[in-house]
Amino acid sequence: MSSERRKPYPFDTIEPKWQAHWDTHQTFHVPNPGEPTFDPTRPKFFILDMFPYPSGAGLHVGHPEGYTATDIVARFKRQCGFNVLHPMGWDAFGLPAEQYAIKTGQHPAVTTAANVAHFKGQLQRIGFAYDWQREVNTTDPGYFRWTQWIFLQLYSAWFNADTQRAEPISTYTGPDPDSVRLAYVADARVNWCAELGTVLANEEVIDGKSEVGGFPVVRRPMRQWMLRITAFAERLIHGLDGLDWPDSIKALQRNWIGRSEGAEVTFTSDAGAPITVFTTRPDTLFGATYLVLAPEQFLVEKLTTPEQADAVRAYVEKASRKSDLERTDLAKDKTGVWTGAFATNPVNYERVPIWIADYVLAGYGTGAIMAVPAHDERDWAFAQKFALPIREVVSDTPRLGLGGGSPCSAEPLDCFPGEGFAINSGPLDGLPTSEAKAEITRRLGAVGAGKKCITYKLRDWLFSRQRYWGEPFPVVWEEGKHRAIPASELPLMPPELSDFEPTGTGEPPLARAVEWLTYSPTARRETNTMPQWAGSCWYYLRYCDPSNTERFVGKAAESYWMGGSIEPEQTPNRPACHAQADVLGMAKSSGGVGEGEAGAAQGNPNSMTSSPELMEFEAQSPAPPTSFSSTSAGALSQTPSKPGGVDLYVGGTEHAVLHLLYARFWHKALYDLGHLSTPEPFQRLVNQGLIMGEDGQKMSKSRGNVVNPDTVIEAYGADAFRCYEMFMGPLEQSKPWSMTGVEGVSRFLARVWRLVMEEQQDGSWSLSPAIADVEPDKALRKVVHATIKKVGEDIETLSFNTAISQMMICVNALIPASPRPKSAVLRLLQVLNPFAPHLTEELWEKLAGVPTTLADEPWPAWDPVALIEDEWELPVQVNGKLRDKITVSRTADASEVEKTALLSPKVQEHIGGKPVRKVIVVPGKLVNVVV
RNA sequence: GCCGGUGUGGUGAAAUGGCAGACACAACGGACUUAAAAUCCGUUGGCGUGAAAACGCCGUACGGGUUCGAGUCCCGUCACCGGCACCA
Repeated sequence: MSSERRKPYPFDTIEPKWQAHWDTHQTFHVPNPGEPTFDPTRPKFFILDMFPYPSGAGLHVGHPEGYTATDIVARFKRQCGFNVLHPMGWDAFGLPAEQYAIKTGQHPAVTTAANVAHFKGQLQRIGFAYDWQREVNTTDPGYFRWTQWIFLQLYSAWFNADTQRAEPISTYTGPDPDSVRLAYVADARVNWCAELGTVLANEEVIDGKSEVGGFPVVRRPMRQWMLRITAFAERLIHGLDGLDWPDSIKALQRNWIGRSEGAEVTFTSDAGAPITVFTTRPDTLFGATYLVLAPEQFLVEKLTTPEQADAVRAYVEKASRKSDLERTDLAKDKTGVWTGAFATNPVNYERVPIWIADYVLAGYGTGAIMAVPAHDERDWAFAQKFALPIREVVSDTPRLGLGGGSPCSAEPLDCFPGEGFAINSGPLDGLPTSEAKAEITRRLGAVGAGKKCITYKLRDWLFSRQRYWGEPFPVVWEEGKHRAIPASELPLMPPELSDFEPTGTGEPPLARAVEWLTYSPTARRETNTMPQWAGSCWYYLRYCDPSNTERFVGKAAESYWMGGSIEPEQTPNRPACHAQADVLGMAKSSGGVGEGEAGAAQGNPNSMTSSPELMEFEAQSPAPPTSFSSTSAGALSQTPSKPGGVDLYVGGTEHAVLHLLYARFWHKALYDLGHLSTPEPFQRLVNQGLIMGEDGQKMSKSRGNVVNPDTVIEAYGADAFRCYEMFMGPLEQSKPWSMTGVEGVSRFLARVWRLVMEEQQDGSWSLSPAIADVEPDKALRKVVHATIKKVGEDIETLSFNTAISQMMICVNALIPASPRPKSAVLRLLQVLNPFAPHLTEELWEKLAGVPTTLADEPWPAWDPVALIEDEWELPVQVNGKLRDKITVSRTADASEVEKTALLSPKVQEHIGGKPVRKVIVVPGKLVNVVV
């Protein structure tokens, strides 16, 4: 007995046939401006997928969900007359290939090539309309040559705080260019993962473990390459406003960047050293009863008194041994130690003790805080534990006349972190919190003891990895100084190695390649490699011009595919208070990588301040364009008519603060340096939801609930696979897989097939005799045109599930028709084509009898007249409850409709003789009688 | 704790403030068949009345509100999912 299912229609022969056809005819190739077949009259549409990492496991059903959605849009837009750029490529540097290489000794390039071939085969089986001539691979020297080139752009640029723009390093007039480069070397307490043998970016560490593999991550001081993403913090937040992205992703990015407004306040220690703290509540300054420094804060050693030195040293030592996990997770119990020192509050000249505690983070703000236990939960807990004084300075109700600055003797019973009115605060008394903040900041400014300040949680991007399978840095070291190699030497190939294993010491494996290492008798190559994100930071640009050997992307190609109508990026033009420092303010110029020890923190990391006037201006409104370059009326409008960038980008949420933030950063830097025409890369972003296993659990090998697209395609065909992925539910929602659901969609496609084809005795198929060249009747015509309308609208809004529902309705209406009007069936095939391209091409060929490619046919128009009914069936409510339905002429006016409704016996029954107070008639919708 | 999202039949879901449950899945009944598969037709939110046609009541997490009318808008509560979390 054969276990093979009978195929509901011969998808197994027609799918390869049409895939070969599209390939031979290069149906989905789109030429660039300047090429002979380029049609400049068509508008462009750039539709992008997040390109996959070609793992050995192959595609899972989650990948093609987004890919199918974009494929439908791409095919649709093409049929609507757009030049559609819809490419695919491979994000192929990365750990798994390298770990596999370590296990097997096989070179990562070999396994990567095999995996790419496997992935590509799987994608092609699904029938995606990619322009394969534009395929990119991040490990291709012709590609990573330009990744290295972009690194050199960042290396050779700095961020000018006055212009708020990246500029060539040549415009920098300060003493030490190495201290301001966008790519710089710093000693920092970095995330070191021993298991992976490499350091990781903050974004790659989750709950103290590596995102990849879940291995423990510890802080360790190392000398590393950093990218100065913090310089762009303000613009990265500001730029989100104009983007058509899900609010959740915008919120995630805003949250990650973590902008907060407050003030810097400078206390003076008894020894004379100024101690600057950052606070978001300067209005509580009168309630500051002690200061706290982070254990790593640079002033700790200087401030500590000899009597307390042992205790402080022990505490700092202990804190440094704690992992991040221990410092945060177990941290509800506060610890700390007194330095023995005091500082003076600049507003009331009160002497307050200076403490050290690891609840204060060295990397944020100034690494020092003023503690206001009455109004901060953490300070409250610390003060309780160490019996420090607590003074109430904010009340939830105005208590005027209590003031005078005299400290309240009774300690409050509770911590009140909310806003209210200042009390016990001298000149601030009675002011609401927001006004008190402004007033105290103004007063501090006047005496030079403080100023308004903005800080960010975002840290600079740790950009080097101690791995083999990544882009080598185009940098050499000579006499302890780094310098770029000339762009003409790119691509810089990685050395051939037989041992890819991490050294375990933090020294990268590239250091084993002695010959490669030697650049000149006196210069050695940088041995770190770039992180996997490097290649994906700009791949969308390379798609525009993938084989260009002169430039990372040609100017004409870039401005066509990425261009909009160009407007200056609207960012507040305001200077930073002081130059951004690296993670711990320790970025000193070069030394050998890996040789350095963590120096003492200096300066004031991640802290930017602007003058009060500019801040007020910014708070009111975004800066208007400084000049109008255009004479058109559009220049008066604040929003660009066409923002440009990628028109639609679909992918998962997992890259919210990784790829999507990194790519925006590179894009802005390249934009500033004049290489790009738009300030933002991705105009519209959509996240597809997760596909769960049939058991409703997340798909995973260990649960055994993983669905492989190949087996689905084997049994039901690619078209059924595509349609099911879209029919499951809204694109953005998580939803469980269901094999019976696939079967249902497969039945639908088989019905479409049998609309046109009839099975013979011998099992072969021939054109159904029911098909005839007749006009559809009014009802059928209405369904067909409603379907054309709805499917087109639904594709625009990515509501693919309801588009398919509508086509099912259409098919259900066509099935019983005899004869079946050919024109109606052809329209159906056209609208179904983006969803089920193989089936519809085949039937189109059979039915049209001419050798055309359906994918090339224009999208059909719908006729509004066909949708108009002569009569309407209207529901009639009495007091909002449905009681009857009446049929009225489309042309009947409201009073006629009302009269008809009131004539209904059922309606009369429910009115029950009561006087009718009001009748609401919504034309074409309903009637509501109010009694 | 903070931010974002979600809550509708047995299941996936649909519904510009206007007939809740379209379209499917599953289930049940029927036709075709020697039989099965496939296909086609029908029933299917809950409770109640009725032989039946039909009719009534309830129903979109829960409690309020706005409205002629609320799944949809507003206020509050609960549950679940995702992110951040000693960020001063």
